[in-house]
Amino acid sequence: MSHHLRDYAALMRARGFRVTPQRQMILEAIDDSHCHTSLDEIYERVQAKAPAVNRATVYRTLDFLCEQRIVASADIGGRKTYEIVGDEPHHHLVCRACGMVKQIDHEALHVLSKALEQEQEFTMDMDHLVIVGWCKECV
Amino acid sequence: MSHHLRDYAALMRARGFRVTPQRQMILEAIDDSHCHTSLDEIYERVQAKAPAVNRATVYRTLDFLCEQRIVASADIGGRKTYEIVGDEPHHHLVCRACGMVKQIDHEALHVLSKALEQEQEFTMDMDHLVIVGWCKECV
DNA sequence: GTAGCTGCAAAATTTTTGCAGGCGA
DNA sequence: TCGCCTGCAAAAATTTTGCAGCTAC
Repeated sequence: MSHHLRDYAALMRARGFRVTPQRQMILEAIDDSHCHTSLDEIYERVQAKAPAVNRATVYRTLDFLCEQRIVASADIGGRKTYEIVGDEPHHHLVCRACGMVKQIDHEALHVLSKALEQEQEFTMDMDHLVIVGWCKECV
Repeated sequence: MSHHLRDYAALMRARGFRVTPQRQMILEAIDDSHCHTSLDEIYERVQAKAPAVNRATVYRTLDFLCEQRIVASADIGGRKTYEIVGDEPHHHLVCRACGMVKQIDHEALHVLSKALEQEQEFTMDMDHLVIVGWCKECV
């Protein structure tokens, strides 16, 4: 288990929740897909290791992890995706044609953020903005 | 019926599709909510006028209108929403707390668009970017 | 030991589909 | 008239829930 996953286990315990094998496997499954993944992919990956794990558990665990802000969900092109919340806030570029997903750090959006703040009195979330468009291969 | 709705009727006919009362009512229902709306809201609004219209028809008609690029769908905070594609490309600010939705025109994102183009070789869609955050009332 | 968590199965909800009949062009 | 489109109902897919038993702590 990687360092930050161990940290999350400690965090859960500290908050008075249990660290079950299911929760660990689901966290690992999300972590394995280094970018982001869907409920189905998570379920399949967990199934491969532990066929007894129920789909309902995946639903409940993902809800739980989102509530705990350990995992974040976002809608990318109509599909609900999940990823582990890291230390680095970042955003996603998604190619409409090939489905490529690329992370960009939030510095790139600093100017936009400032502008919205001043012109619209709106504080944008610095996490999980999904920008849809066309990558260089698909233009 | 407003001008652009009449145009869409003509467009459908020109493309060889039929302009049925259901399609018109559904278009009107989307148009009535001047910003964007959900399938349920559309269904209810149509029901009020014509209780016989089936939910399946709403599903099929929305698919049809999206294919025809007359209507666009976007995921706003996990909810699938629909709106009529206008001449003006625009984006949405969505408040995480109160649900407020505000349109901003794409000029506001011009700088971002340029930057992504140059630094990431990525051409962002100039439509339906959803920016989640906090409005001035909810900060 | 005990309360939180899981597996299971059933229920609830959402979306899709096949088909016969209706109606727009 | 012709065949695209709709209503209906059933099926399929997705998500939620109740409950008994298990297990992390």
